Amino acid sequence: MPSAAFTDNKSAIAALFQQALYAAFPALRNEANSFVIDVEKPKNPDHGHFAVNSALQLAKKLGLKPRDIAAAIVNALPASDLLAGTPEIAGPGFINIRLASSAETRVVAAIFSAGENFGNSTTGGGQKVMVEFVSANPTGPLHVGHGRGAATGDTLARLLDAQGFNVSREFYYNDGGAQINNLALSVQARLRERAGIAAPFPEDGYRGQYITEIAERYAQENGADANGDRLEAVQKFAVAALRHEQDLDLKAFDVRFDVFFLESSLYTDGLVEQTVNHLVKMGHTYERDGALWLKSTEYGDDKDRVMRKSDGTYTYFAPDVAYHVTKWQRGFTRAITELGADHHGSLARVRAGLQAMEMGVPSGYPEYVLHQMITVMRGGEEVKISKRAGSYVTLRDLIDEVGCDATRYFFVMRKSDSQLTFDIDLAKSRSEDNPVYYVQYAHARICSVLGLWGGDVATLNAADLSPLVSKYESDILRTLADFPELLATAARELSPHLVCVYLADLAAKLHSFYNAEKFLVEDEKVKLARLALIAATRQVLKNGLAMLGVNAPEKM
RNA sequence: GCCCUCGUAGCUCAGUGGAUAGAGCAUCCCCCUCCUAAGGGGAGGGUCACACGUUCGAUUCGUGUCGAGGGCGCCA
Repeated sequence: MPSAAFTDNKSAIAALFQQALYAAFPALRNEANSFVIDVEKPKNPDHGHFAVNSALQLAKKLGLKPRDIAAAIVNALPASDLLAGTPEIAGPGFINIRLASSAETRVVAAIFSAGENFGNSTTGGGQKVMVEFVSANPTGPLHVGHGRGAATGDTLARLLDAQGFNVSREFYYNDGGAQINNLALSVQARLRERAGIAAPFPEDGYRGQYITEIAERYAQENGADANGDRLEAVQKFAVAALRHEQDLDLKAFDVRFDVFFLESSLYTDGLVEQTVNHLVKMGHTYERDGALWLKSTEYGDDKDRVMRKSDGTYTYFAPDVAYHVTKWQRGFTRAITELGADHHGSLARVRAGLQAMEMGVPSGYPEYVLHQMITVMRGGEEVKISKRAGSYVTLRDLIDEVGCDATRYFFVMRKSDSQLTFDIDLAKSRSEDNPVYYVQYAHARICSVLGLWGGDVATLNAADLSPLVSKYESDILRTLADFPELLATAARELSPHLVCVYLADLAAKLHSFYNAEKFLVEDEKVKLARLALIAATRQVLKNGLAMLGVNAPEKM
């Protein structure tokens, strides 16, 4: 449900000024000269709720001084109950606009009526969009990089969903190829070791403890093949075991998927072959040195790519393209891929491959969000290994040690393109230093105050809000009013970290308010207005945390 | 070599075609007769890597240079 009731303040102001502009400068009415007023929100609160900089932009066109233009616009302004006083002309020619109290407090009523839907919109119009993320190979437990991908992708999906898109979450398994073979050989080697048969461990084998655990279970459940001679069966068992383990990790991280897509199905369904044949038919391939190449340079790739090696097997490129063809054919007119920065090269290739298919896929398909590497720190030192996985830190390690909420928040709070330092000590600390506790604490603190008051929160909906006039109250009102736009921006720019930035800001404003003045004043009218304000704030904190998949605790 | 990302306070990082570039940490000073001090207020700290362009206006956009990280080879 859209919460249009107060976001209209901005467009109403824009309409008002547009009208004034035309009245002051009728020449701008005709189309060749048309000029659209842009209303912006100044970052400095002293500059009012909104600002219009059109006078600066029009100075050259009109051949007048910016301040004179601004004055003419302000003079032509129709009367409106949205405004508190006459807008002020400032600096080189900005027009600073202050909202009337009644306009400013409308957001509270909007929050009460929309509740958990406050901030949502319908701009997506039900368009189908797929968010593909995690897509870890079933060769080991999920590591911290997958965790960052999981948190980022899941938050993106929640954001898009809240904007009215029809979102599907998908996990793509590379369940074939050399690495899976490698996995099977690694388990087999442990089985033989266990049976006392001398055999060298594969050169590039997986050495984590989990391989030994899988071998142990395989031996117990398949007594007849305790030596692991049936490699195919070993492989199937190992992949199933690891997929199961990854599922449990994702569950513990509160991340769910709608579809798990197996790479192997692309082969069994003949889609890899069909895709390659289609590219051959379209004339975008050639044979050289016994291999089949795609002329991907024709589509912006920096070199041509091999699709089928000289030994007749396909490179990963071919199924990757085939997979994305299915995304398009399944009706996903938007597709977003969340992946580690170390895989970004494959995206350019896939895009080129899709273009070569000539099936009407837009050139920017799929969109993507990259995440950079993570450094895990504990006690001032980098943590590099875990017991189970051997060479890397697992997602499970973090969830077990610092909890799901802190892990999710930390993974999303930085721009995903930035390298992230995950400080375990900080994530565990219960102090203002810890951003996730800071925000959750703000929520709990409101619950505590409302509990102390003891009244029915729903009745606050009817409170008279006119006493909300202090700087602190005004700061909070404005921030609350920004929430829908914040969500829209985060979704549009695929930037989940903006949600964290926003929540930290809102929490800080709330704490300032509490500490600046005696909060529970004697005056009943003021008290009720303030309680209504913090109840609304609580709802927004809760809605924001929900986007991150983080709990909003009532007590801490 | 080619491609991608990044370069903002001592540190970790936000942010923006506009007015005095922000937050937290760290340093220093201060604040509990309302709720959770798990908090708040204040001080200091900046050539927004550098140069040139576009613009009324550039930290933001473009080009180049320098620096950091990553990717790319019939690898997966």
